[in-house]
Amino acid sequence: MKDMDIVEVSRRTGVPASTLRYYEEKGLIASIGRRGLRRLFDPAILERLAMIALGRAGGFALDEISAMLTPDGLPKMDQRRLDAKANELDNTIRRLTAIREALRHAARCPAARPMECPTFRRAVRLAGAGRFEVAPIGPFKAEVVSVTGRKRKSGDVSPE
Amino acid sequence: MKDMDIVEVSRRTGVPASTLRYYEEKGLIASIGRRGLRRLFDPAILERLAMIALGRAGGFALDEISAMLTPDGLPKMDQRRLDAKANELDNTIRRLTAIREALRHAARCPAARPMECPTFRRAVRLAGAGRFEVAPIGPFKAEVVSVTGRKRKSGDVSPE
DNA sequence: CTACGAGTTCAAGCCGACTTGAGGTCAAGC
DNA sequence: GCTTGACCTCAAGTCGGCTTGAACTCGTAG
Repeated sequence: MKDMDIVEVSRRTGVPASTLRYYEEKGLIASIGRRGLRRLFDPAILERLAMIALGRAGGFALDEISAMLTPDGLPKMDQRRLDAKANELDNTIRRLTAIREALRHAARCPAARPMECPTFRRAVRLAGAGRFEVAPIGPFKAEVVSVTGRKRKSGDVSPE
Repeated sequence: MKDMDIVEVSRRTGVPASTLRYYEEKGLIASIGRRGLRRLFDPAILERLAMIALGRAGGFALDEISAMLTPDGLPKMDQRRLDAKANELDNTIRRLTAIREALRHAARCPAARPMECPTFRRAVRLAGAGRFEVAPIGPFKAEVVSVTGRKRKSGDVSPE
């Protein structure tokens, strides 16, 4: 297939030309020449953009993505790193799942104060927001107890 | 329990005082008075902050979160809206799951060009990246854990 | 050959969620 | 009563990922 100019790439991928230029500037993609001023791309750019989109959809930063892709367009990086990324996502997914359950539950749980509901509290905890552990509360106003005042600053990783 | 000043809230939740002030400014939380200049909060603030953290962990914008919480701290919003949010998360989760699979697969699939591998392509497609549409996930990235903690280098992705 | 339109460059702007810095104020300790 | 130091306010800065605007340059139609 013939080279594609930036407009065609944009049209076929939905990625705005400004974004393509930006990606090029960042080194995520490379044009293979110009026609006049106009950038030309190898059709393989489409795959590469798909990879980038994949990474973006996965919540990865552009820098991370470029670290995952070889300049040649192949997504090879060492297996350990890919697995690490997959595990990150795994944690995220678990958290989101808990939150989803919390929302679904909140939608129909009749408890006046959701924090009184064990299901909800569990979701909060799983969500990683559980550092504000709220004690099972009695008849009165919620009494909050036992929160470790510890501030986390290191890159600790998701709950369990 | 007695009112807590901002420092105590911060200590017990890990949320920086600057963030608490910011949240107050945005109307997400409210202080109930001052001691000198120092803000005082009702202990229920802890629950409210937990809710906010939950929302943030779910990828919701602060504005959305404040729309979900009544001024009184209860998370009530209509069931439809909560369900809608849950469904949003569901989609996100599905996408992320596909991406995770793609990563895991890429880690060990020997195909020179991953796009030639049906498994990978399927993941790309499911991820929504096949149409090159980069669907944003929440404002945290995969590795962000410290929802309420110190600022990580979270590459926020704009909300939809 | 010239005008035009669509691309190009570079710098600046935007958005969300905060953080940081300068300068102000106040309760508490001596 | 005065100092101190912790919080206060307000404005500005940061970061990622782009977008936008002004000024410019070509290839192409006429």
